[in-house]
Parts: sequence; structure tokens; C-alpha cells
Amino acid sequence: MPKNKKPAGGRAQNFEPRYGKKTSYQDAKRRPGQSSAGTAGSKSPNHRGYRAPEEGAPQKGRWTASDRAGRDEARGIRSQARGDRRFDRDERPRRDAGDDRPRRSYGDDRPQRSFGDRDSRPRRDFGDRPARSFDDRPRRDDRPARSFDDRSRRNNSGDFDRDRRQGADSGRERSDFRPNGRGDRTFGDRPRRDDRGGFDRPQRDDRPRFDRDDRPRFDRDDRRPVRNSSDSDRRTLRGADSGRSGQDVRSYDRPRRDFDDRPRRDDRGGFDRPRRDDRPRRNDGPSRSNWNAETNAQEQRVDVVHERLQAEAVDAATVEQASFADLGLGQNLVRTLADMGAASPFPIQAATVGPILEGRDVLARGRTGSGKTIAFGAPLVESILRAQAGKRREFGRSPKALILAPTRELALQIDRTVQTLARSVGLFTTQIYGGVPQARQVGALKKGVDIIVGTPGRIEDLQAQGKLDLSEIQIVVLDEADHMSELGFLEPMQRLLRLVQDGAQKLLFSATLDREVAALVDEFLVDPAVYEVASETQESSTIDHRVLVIDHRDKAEILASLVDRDGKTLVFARTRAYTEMLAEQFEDAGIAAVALHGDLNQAKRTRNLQRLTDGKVRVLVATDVAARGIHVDDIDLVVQADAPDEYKTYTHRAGRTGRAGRSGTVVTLITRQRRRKMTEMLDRAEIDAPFEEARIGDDVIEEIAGRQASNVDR
DNA sequence: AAAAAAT
Repeated sequence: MPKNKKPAGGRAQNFEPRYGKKTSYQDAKRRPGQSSAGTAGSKSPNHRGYRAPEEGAPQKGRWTASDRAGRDEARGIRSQARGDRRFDRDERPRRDAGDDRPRRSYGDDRPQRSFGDRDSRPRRDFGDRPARSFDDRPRRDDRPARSFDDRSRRNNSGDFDRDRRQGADSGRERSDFRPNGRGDRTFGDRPRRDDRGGFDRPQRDDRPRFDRDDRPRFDRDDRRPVRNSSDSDRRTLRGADSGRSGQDVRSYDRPRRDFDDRPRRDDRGGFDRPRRDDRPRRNDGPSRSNWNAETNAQEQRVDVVHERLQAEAVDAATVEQASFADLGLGQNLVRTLADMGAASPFPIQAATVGPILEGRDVLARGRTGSGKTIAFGAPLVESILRAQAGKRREFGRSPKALILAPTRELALQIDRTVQTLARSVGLFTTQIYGGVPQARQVGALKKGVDIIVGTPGRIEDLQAQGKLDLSEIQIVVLDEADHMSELGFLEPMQRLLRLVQDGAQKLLFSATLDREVAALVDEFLVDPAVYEVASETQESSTIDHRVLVIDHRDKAEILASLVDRDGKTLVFARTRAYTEMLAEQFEDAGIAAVALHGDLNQAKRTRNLQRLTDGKVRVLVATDVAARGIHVDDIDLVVQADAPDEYKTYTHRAGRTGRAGRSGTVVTLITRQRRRKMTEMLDRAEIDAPFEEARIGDDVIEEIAGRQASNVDR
């Protein structure tokens, strides 16, 4: 459609320039029945704000519980003229690049931006528009925080109806609002390839089971191991599984390596075994100061590559016979795990479950997609259960465990897994993260929950407000712990951990756990056991790494060509604006795509990710908000539109594909100037990837996209 | 640069 042709129907006029006009409600010339831009109008013919339904507008179906997922969006768009739209409409960077329409063409009734994106765009003077407050937050219903019932409802409601509606919604948000006349596109009609719900599906039928009597009782009335107590004291909680602990748990051992660099590739698979020192260490002062010494030295290096932690390499062969039950998990948990598809433990799980049940602090590194959530989630639930054995679950009880993640999406995802486990034994979880109203979260806390999953800011906030009591926390988990130790996260983490009683057990997990966590380990962990999954080599990986060396001017077209494919594709870009721009470009090329980044309101973030999970779109363009931890089934191509700067980022982004043994491809686009830097980064990530020159239309692009017959993934 | 609290 020509860009200057307005779509038929009433909407388009709303995009005419409105220079100098007042906001809609100040527009005296407006008459009943005529609505101004951005407002939905009343549905009642008698209302002065009545506005007839638009021709061709998608029929609005009846709300189902699941439809409410999009309700806040719809509200924001239709009834909040003050502006939730952000990128959906005029605020998308370069939305109208190439369009000769004046940029400031929408007049003062344009939605005002929210605080969050204030800095992401050039400033404009919005005149006397009413200051907006928090309208881009989901209204009234903080659905994502719904911990107890929302999944099942969402999954059970009419899928077809929702699909249609969401397709319609997206058309409204992303197309109908376009000033440049692409309003007729919807992409709900693209064939869905896969309707699988992803990771959390197995939970659907799960009902909490409250029959806990089948598990071993622990007569200890103390709720948790006391960390500063003697070992024997600590062991009293261990129960029947204590037998296996001795051989697998190694004391955390002061690193001996030079902090020259990480071990080289050919050095892997046992690089630390020879250096391991099995001395039990309780009061390891020297060790701790050494952490600091080395870390400080490390930080002075310009190119910060933190040393790998000295770890017990877990050999899959030695543990694969152990079942979850052998590891000490109760019958209900074992059954629930099996229902979730985890019939027998993955190596990282086999390694960590025992020590966690013992009450030890644990550092664990397991590569992306290796099952870390269950590795800490299952024993955490078991421990809390044991500690509460024989006690009533009181109304308003304080939470006993805290699981922290760097992004809200990850917190949500972790909760889906942990909640399933917890509920199977009658424990409750709740999500505490920002971007949604507090009310539901506070309400859940008032009722009493056992396990909190969330992000640092809101947790700290609620604690400061006195609405969250952290004093009874017995176990703290830091997922993506190295990331949580980075600048910007470290201090909140420290503040938070200081609120937790000293004796609480700490578990640090990440695929790239390195000495960057030293600051936290030194202050908060006692004698941690350190694990990694052995043979974590590229050879055993299922990910194919490629690098395309391209001309910058070809980039957009090559990207579009790469993502125009059947499989699910995750595209990483460095900035929020660029993700939006790319999503836009893909849409322009007829490829349904959505963006995910921190400048979207939480409802959109959640929904856009869900769309990829559902297969309603097959292309998601994201910032590094999606780099870590996010699990979407069947992403078989990761495209790095911008190469990462850090090798760890590379590792995590790449890890969005090739999960749980599936195969996947990671392709990174670079320009010639970037080759050297890229080589160095791949070296640090310990990845071999061929560099291939590519131009528009080259076979290599077709091949990576899977459009060639030779590609078996096709 | 992004992420993580709200206001």
C-alpha cells in the first residue's frame, strides 16, 4: 500500500496534523459522536462522549479470564488519552522514517510519554498537556502477580477466541495506528506453527496436594539449619539422604589459579580438579581475603574476564543413577517433577540437590538450559517443607525463602516452576516484582506465603514499606548470580541480603558463574560448595555458531531475510530503540514480529514474550532483558543484530536456543571493523565460529534461515 | 546500554 494512502475508515482522520489544537477534552468544536484521537468514546449512544463503532474494527468479543491479559493494553490505548502508547504508535523510533509527514503532526492530544521512556527519545515540548501519572501501568489488575490460580485459568480458556482477539488487538496497536497507512495489516492470520505453551505446560493439570504425611518426619523443631552452628547440628536436618553427601560435596576451595585468564578451551574438562583441595573449611578467613585480593586484581584489568570459580566438576556418569528420591526429595515432589518432565535428575540437579538439602551454601554453574531452576527449586521446596513439618501454615506467616532474578520475565518463569513444586506439597509462592500494582502482591503476603520469587527493586520496596518481612527467610537463591553481582545490581543485592538473617542459606546459580560474585560470596556465604557440570564444551553443545561479516548498509535487509523463516527466531539488539526499529522493519517486510525491552510496560512485555511462546509470532526482537534465563521452546535461531560486548552476554544470548538437547543456530552480524573484537570475544566465550562474508541474497543467509532443502531443520 | 522501584 502506498505510504501516503490513508486506510479507509474513520480512524485515519485522527492522524491528521492537529497543530495548535488543545487536548481532546478541551476541543470545544468536538461534538457528541465525534471522538478525538486516541479516545475510545463511550459505547452508550446517550453519552455525550458516544462514538460509533468503527467500520471494519475488529469485533470485540466477550472478555474471558484469559483475555484480561490484554485488557490493560486495550485500556491504555482506548481510554487513556494521556498516553500509554509509547512505541505502539507515534513513539516508535523511526516509525515514520521515510514518511514525509511532519513529526509533530499529532497535536496535543497525543499520548504523553511515561517516565520510563523519557530519555529514549528526543525531547519535545508537550505544552500544557496534563501530566500523566502511572497510566502505563496495568490497571487494577496485576495479573502477572497472580500466583495461585492464573495459569490454569489462562490456559483453559478459549484459545481460538483469544487468538482472534489478540490478532485483532495487535492490528489495532501496531497497524491501525500507523500514520503511514499500513493499517490493514494484521498478522493474526499467519499460520501458527506451534501452539505449545512452553516450559510451564505440564503444570496445568497440577493441583496442590496437601497430603504431606507420606514423607519422613523431622523431629527437629528448629526450622532450619543454623549456619553458624556446628556441623552436627546442621546435619540433623539432613534426614535419610545424608549418606550420599560426603562424597559429592566439596568444600569451597580457595582458588589457586592465576588470575591471568580463564582456562583456555583445550584446558577444559577438569581444569580444576588437580587444584582441588578437599580440606574442610569452616572458618576460612584466608580464603575469603583471597577472594578479595584476586577480585581486586582482576578488576584492574581493562578487559574484565573474571576467573572461573574453582568448582567441583560433576561427572554425569557418577550421578546419573541417582533418582530424585535418592537425592532426598519427598514423594510428592518426585511425582510432580516427573509430571513436569523431569523424571530423573540432570547432572546439575544431581549435584546440587543433596548439598542444598543439607543446608549448605552452594555456588553452581550449569550451562544454559541445563535445568538450574529445578536444581535449586526442588530442594528449596523440600527444605522449607521439612522446616515446617508439623507446623500449621498460619495466616500471614512470613516467607521462608526468597528467589531473586534479574528480570521480571525470569522471575515469572522461575515461579511457574517453583510454584508447581511448592503447591504439590502445600506450600505457596508469590511473585514480587515491579511494573505492576502492588496490591495483589501485598494481598498475597498478607495471607501468607512461603516462597517469594521476584526482582530486587520491588522486594526492597515492599520491605521498606513494612509489607514484607524478610526476617524469617531461611534460604535465598540468586539466579544469574554473576549478573546480580554486576554494577547496578550489586548494591541492591547487598542491601537485600543484609536484611536477611545471617544464618540463611545462600544459593548462587548461573551459567556463567565466575568470580564476579566474590563481593557477595565474601560477605554472605559460608563455606560454599561449588559445582559445575562437567564436559561443558562446545563439542557437547547443540548450538551451531556462525558469524556473518556484512556491510552495514546491507544489515537491515539481511536481518529481514534471516528472520523470514518458519522456526522461532530471537533477535538481540543492543538498545531498546533498535529493537523497536527492527520489529517495525520486519513488520514492514510482512514478517510478524514483536519487541521486548524494558521500555514497554509490563503487560506488553509479558504479552509479547507470550506471543513468541504461543507461536503467534515467530520473531521476537529483544534487548538483553531476554538474554538470560528465558526459556521458550523451539527457538532454533538466535540472531545477534548487534554483537554483544561481553562474552558472558554471548553465552547467555546463545543459550536461548539449543535448550535441553535441542539443536539451534546462533548467528552474529558484524561489520569488518568488528572482526578482531569479535574474535577475542568468541575466544573468551570459548566458542569456535566460522566468519563468513555475506551479502544480500547470499546462499549462506538462506541456509541459516533454513530455507534451503539441504537444511534438515527445515 | 540494559536492567531493576515507584513517584
